[in-house]
Amino acid sequence: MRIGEIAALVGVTSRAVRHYHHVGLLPEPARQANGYRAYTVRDAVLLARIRRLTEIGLSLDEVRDVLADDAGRELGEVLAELDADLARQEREIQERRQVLAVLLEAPLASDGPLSPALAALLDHAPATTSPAAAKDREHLALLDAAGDGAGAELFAALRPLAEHPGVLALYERLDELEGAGVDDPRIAPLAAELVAAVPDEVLAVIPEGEPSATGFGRVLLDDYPPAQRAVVRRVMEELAERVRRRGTA
Amino acid sequence: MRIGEIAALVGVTSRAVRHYHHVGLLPEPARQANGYRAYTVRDAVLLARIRRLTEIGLSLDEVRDVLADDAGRELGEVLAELDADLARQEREIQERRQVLAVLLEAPLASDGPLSPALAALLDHAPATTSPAAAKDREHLALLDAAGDGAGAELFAALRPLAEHPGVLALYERLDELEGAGVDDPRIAPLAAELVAAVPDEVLAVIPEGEPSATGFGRVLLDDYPPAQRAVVRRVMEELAERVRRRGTA
DNA sequence: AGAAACGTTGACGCTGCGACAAGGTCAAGC
DNA sequence: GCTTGACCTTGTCGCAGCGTCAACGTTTCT
Repeated sequence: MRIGEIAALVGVTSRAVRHYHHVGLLPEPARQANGYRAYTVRDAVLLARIRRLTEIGLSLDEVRDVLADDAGRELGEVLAELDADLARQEREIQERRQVLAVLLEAPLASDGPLSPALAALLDHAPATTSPAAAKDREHLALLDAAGDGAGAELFAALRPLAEHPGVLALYERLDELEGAGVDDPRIAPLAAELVAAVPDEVLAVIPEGEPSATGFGRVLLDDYPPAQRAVVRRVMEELAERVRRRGTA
Repeated sequence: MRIGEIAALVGVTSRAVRHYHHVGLLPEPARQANGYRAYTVRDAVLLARIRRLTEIGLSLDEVRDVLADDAGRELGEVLAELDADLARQEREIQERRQVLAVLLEAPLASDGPLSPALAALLDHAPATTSPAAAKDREHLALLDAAGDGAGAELFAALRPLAEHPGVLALYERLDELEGAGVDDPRIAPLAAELVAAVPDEVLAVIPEGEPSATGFGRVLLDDYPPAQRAVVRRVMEELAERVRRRGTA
């Protein structure tokens, strides 16, 4: 038999057969005078075993192991392990499909999929074109994806703020500070009102520590022009102070 | 932010971030004087979107597509497609686990896993150390894995032959011909008796056509020494003749 | 005799990074 | 000032299991 024949007989490609030779799964057969590989039935039987094993889902390394010690013992071991692996994969797929089902259900925000907690929050926030509000949403989305699952409670706690009737006005006042200087007189009162608007529940989920020390706090500040940054910094500092008082109370 | 910071913030590795630059998913940010990449919050937001999308299971190409037209339309499309793909994978895994369950149930023959049909046949065949019988089993295993599912009916049809009380004696007579010449007088009668022992059901599942013309027939013959080969060839020819008569009857 | 259909070796491609190598940069401690 | 350690830089190989050229020789059909 030549390579194409044995491949067709067993039901694999010639390329696969050569690959098996290359990785040492199937011994190279003798050659004919013209250099073609000359296969015997024994090769075909071996190749067929390889095919059955790979079809079941064994890796080539595992196939090699199983063929090596031809006691049937190892095979059962490998198969059990494989089944456990498949079971794990099946669970993973099911979990991912669960996530997908939730995402397909939701109205799909334009800036990508969000966690259900954040989606619920944004769903209750008023529609607006305020740049500051947009920036805020980006920051929340960033926190959402930041990995640590700490966002969910925060988003729930922010719900009253989103529904606060005066929140839009506050955003607009922040917008007005875009080109202002750091000594603008509107900074202090706006910061104070923002702090006052933050629900008490939020304080409970803010971890203690200097906010600007964590990468996240510094990074958020860098995203604002000077006057707005001054406002946000004041708010962060004030909230941190209240968190500290919470800790000592 | 430097690369390690943005990576930690979003929850990926620095290597992954560089990879996203390399494949054009994330634009290269400006550099600091020392050559370090200087990331902004906007980069972090984008990176976070990428992370969410890849976590869901999108390939980097799909992520690129979704980010490209930032209408939410494409996203839903891709997600639906992804879900369909996952559903397909889930079915495949379940099917493979079914197969595995059957295999783990069975006693696991030493020469690898067999189809249930062949396993049943061998289970009913008598135990023997005859080389000819062993060869026969190898050939059946080869046919089993040959891809075309035509083996199952044949194995079922061979069941009476396996249980035939005289089958062992026939195998032993074939063994005795191992070193004999092609003109040995025992060839003709053995071939005749073998043909007579083949159940009629087998004829029904043999495809019409010259057996030595198909790769399989030629290959089987090559596996025998001369005298045995003569026997097997006679049997094959005789069976083919009976198949032809079946076709015209 | 030419074309089609085989065979040969060799090398790159695919996915999503991980893991080196061989450096340069920066902050802290001695 | 010097070392140490933790960062950063670019570039390359590796992974699984072959598919897919490339560039060429062989066999076979017409």
